Amino acid sequence: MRLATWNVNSIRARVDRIVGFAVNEDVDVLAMQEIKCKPEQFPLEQFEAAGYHVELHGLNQWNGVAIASREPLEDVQIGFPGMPGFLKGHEGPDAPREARAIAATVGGVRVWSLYVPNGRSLDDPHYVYKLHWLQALEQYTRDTLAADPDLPLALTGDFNICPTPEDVGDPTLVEGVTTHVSPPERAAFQALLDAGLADTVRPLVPTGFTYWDYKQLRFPRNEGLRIDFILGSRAFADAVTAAAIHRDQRKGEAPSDHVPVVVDLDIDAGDDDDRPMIF
DNA sequence: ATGTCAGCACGCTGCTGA
Repeated sequence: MRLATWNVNSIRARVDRIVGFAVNEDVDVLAMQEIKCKPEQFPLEQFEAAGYHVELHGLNQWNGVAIASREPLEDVQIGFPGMPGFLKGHEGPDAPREARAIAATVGGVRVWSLYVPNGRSLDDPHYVYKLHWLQALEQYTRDTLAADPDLPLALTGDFNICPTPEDVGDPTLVEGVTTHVSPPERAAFQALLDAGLADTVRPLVPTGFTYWDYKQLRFPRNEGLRIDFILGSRAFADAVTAAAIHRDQRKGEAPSDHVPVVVDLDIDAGDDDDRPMIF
């Protein structure tokens, strides 16, 4: 099974590029973030014509997450237990929850498409919201793996955190001054790993960014960030055989500011082309 | 140069969010 995650920054603005990538790269499951549309606005037909089922969660022009899959998507879940909401500076479990998390099971793998809140600035209510959101995600992960330690669980998406200094190529991001690199954010990311997840891409692709700001010639200067991840439980991580960051998807006409991150899994997703039959 | 995008309100421009 080939699994990819991609913050597409509007599905409607670049659906041809996205479906084309999925087909050309033989992607079985594509988790998307920032689809920026409601369900009735999602270009379903183009995915279906290419052989994909789609499950999505979109409330308005902001955020929005989706999962496309060649095999049917089972046990679809919108948001995770404890996920905080946010509205006009009011944050908490009683505030409306934004469209930032969707999960489905494909080929026995529990896949989450996650769009972690940006945080905006260290003194903004969105920053506290981001940390609470990550804390709830950690708790969900701990509870889920405590109930089923052998579950192949993948948390994929845009985490809006640079876990290490090597993940920061944009000089405007400075520890103590901006989000994405602050010790509490990095601690929140580490807490996800401590909850039983591993970065499944870094061991196979040790360097490289997944995002470059549209402004300031960030891409030509290669002043990017690594903020998009595929985190996997032990059962998931053990099945990963290859990984890639598709830097070329930042090039050309109307790119997203993020590029796809891909892993190959030695788990049967219904394909019959790479698994010997033993009788 | 706060230097680019996307979507929305409506709208031919200005706002919000990233």
